[in-house]
Amino acid sequence: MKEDAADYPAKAIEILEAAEIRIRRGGFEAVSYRDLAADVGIKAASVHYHFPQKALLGAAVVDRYSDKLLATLGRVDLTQATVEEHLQRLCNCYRAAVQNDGMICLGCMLGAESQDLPDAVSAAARRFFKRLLDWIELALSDCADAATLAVHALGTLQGTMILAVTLKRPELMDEVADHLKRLISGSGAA
Amino acid sequence: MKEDAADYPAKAIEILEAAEIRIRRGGFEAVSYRDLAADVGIKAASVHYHFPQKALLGAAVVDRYSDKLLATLGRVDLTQATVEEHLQRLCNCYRAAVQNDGMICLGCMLGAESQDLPDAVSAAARRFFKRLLDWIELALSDCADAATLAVHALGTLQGTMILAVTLKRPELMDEVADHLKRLISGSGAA
DNA sequence: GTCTATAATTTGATAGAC
DNA sequence: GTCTATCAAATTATAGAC
Repeated sequence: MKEDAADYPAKAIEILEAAEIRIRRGGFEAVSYRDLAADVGIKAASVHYHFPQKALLGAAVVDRYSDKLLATLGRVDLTQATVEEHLQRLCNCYRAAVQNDGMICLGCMLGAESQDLPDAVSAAARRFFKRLLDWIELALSDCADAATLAVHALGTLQGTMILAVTLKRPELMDEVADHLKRLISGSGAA
Repeated sequence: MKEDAADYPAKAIEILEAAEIRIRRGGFEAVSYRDLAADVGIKAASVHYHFPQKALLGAAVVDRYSDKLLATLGRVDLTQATVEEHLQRLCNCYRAAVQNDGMICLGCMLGAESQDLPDAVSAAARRFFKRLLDWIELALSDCADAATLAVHALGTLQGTMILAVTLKRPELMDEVADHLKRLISGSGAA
């Protein structure tokens, strides 16, 4: 019954969630053990008990985020839902992040910084994008040129998140998502 | 003859260019005065002579980058070039950055981090996006829904840069740019 | 598990000589 | 303009008591 996802004690999960939020707001370098400790009500040295090194903490945050997002998206099943409905799920995740929480995607942030990150963290970011692109490509498998279309769709959502947050115009997510869906629909889907 | 762009002494320009590269690689927090000093062959205290505060240095880097990019794009003149040709100029800039230098756009990086940046820097990032979106919207002014299309186009390029750099697949820039141009052409351009 | 205490390093920034 | 010297603060990380 157990998945391959690591199961952490409650306090470690609090730390992972605090770290996720802080990374998504300011990037990996902007997160400190002291801040995380304050977030979860312990001292910095105690955070090191749960995650001895920052690079390992970062990688754990990404893997947990991957699992959560893929679980929210669900399994791709084109006999149960259309291409458009699958894509809508993805748009909904990112729209909610921007509009409710003012946050961009964790992978987007770490991808931007990836050239300067510890190897364990940039490798986790790469894994995240690969898993997500696989999901999108499968969801678009009825479309012509599904692989490129998947990159286009994910790139558009990631880049638009940055614009929406920077310009403080969360409605951009909806406008571009609508545009994107029209593109997909007109692009060879049965 | 003078533009409103500040003109800096030669060493200050060296610093600005070193800072631009470092920010684009690792983000604003990843840049230190000591590193910049080493880049340009002076000491950290001397960098403070040119740019007393890091936030002001950051804003200056962004404004200089804005001016450079807009100058490269040139004035929009739809009597001299088509919509597609104008858009191609923009794609070329970003493709070159990713494929030759392995770097994403400065605005993309700072936009991602914008929630945690000093106000002067996040404001500069916002200015950058507004100027660039104005240029794109003007270039697309013959298209239906030019404003949304401009956000879509810029978002797609920015997000794809992140994917291309993180996945170490620079060719993604070309593939998605082609896709994007087809979208624009089919989207109501005269 | 959490704490105090501390080490070793790095950071942004200033003062003042040259 | 650049330097040396220095500062105060913050950072990741460890040792050891409880």
